[in-house]
Amino acid sequence: MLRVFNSESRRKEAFVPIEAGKVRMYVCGMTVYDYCHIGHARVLVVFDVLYRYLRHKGFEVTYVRNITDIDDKIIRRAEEQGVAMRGLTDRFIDAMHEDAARLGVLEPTLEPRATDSMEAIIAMIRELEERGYAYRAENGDVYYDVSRFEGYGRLSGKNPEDLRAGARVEVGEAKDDPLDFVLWKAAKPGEPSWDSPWGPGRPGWHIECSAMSTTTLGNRFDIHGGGQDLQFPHHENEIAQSEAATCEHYVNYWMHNGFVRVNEEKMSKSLGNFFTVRDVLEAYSGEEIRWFILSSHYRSPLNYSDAQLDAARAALHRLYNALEGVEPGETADAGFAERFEAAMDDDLNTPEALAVLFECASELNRAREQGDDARAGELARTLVDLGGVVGVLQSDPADYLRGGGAGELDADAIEALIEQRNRARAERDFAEADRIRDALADQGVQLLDGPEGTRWQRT
RNA sequence: GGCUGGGUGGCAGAGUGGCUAUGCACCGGAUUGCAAAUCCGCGUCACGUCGGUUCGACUCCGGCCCCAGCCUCCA
Repeated sequence: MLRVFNSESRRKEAFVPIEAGKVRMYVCGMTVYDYCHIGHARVLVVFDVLYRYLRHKGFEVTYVRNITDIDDKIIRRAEEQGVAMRGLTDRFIDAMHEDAARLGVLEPTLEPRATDSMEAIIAMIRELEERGYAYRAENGDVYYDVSRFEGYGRLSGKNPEDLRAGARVEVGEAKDDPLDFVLWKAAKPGEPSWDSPWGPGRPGWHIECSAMSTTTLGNRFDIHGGGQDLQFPHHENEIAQSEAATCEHYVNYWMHNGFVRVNEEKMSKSLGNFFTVRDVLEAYSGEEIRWFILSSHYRSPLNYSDAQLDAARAALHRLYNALEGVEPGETADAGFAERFEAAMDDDLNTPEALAVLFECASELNRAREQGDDARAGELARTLVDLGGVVGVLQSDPADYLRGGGAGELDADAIEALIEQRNRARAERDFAEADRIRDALADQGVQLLDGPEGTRWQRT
């Protein structure tokens, strides 16, 4: 039985889908005006793992991950670069898809774009207006009337009165209440806009998620996810909008992943301390980044550092080394699989699940030492299958260990040097043999002498 | 100021009212020409701090200290 931590109740709850055997989940994706950084990678990977695990457990999952492609920052960025907004967002959507693919993230079932959902957005605002939850301000904007919604703050544990007390009021805002938020923004000259009953304009930040989730998954669905920073106000506002518009309970389980930190500080655009996925991919593989992300629990902070990425690299090296040269058998080991699932069932405890993989690899190595091929094959099967549940260890071990290294020595050159070295070894010219080995090591090639000859891998 | 979450061995990082987390690093041994990889062994106060509950607490309760986050755009 899967248990998940529901941010709304702040406790782990047994996961029971609305419709038996089926799961409907929505995750807030990117606002596409720049490249994804490692914080975005964490959302992509964490919910990809949830998606994979739910499917592994036999659920039929409808996974919706939206794209926000209309927003003030996008408009500003397009202006700065002197390009059309759609061109800018298309470009960063492509880049996001490339990054996701390299991180081994499966494509969601649906990936709606806000600008393609304008009808639904306008329809929902009209519904709110009809029900008396929206009002038009003097400046032409349409706002949501928070005071009308009972239970505002229940997701984030905030009290509306406290929020009002500490609220900052921006110049030029025409709200009745500082907690009110914009549903529809009247267009200023030159801005991208859509026609609406309130004149040309664009949707506010939160309404697109309410509209897209409802139109794709229905008024009520199982899981809604996103980064912790979306809990308030974004998700709180989504609840207010959706429940006011549909009169139904919106989401059963809210899941939020923790932040990526750099030197004990949140990685974020505004602090400028972020590393983009593509920059990190210059030095580390997508699988290494994925392992790094999974090596801590999804709700805990994740400290970004080269040492952590190096540790991920070492971990994958160890596991692929265990798998290399072993033909996975037909059946898996039930004991490891059970422990792995118990860990995952416990609110996706990936560090614990990865520990099971390590133990499986140790036992696999022991079986190999003892020449027990059947047992080794069974354990290799286990490792590959369980790895697949979290999206790792799916490469051919030999390719993984010897691949990459573009522009460096190719395999033929390496093997020629190994032959040269082995001739020297046969003549007991160890000085020459070690010279060749050291030269290869300088090129990132490590030699492994065994009874059956010399193997090599890249480090 | 209000509200969250957290402080575990050299590092990373799970977890439990009494029993080995796991990985890396270190040290010793096996293996090796020497290495590497692998195996075996190795942390007897590792659990922020001060009290309390208990036969027994790192694990429960309370105070304190410290860290991060939200309350403003942010995954």
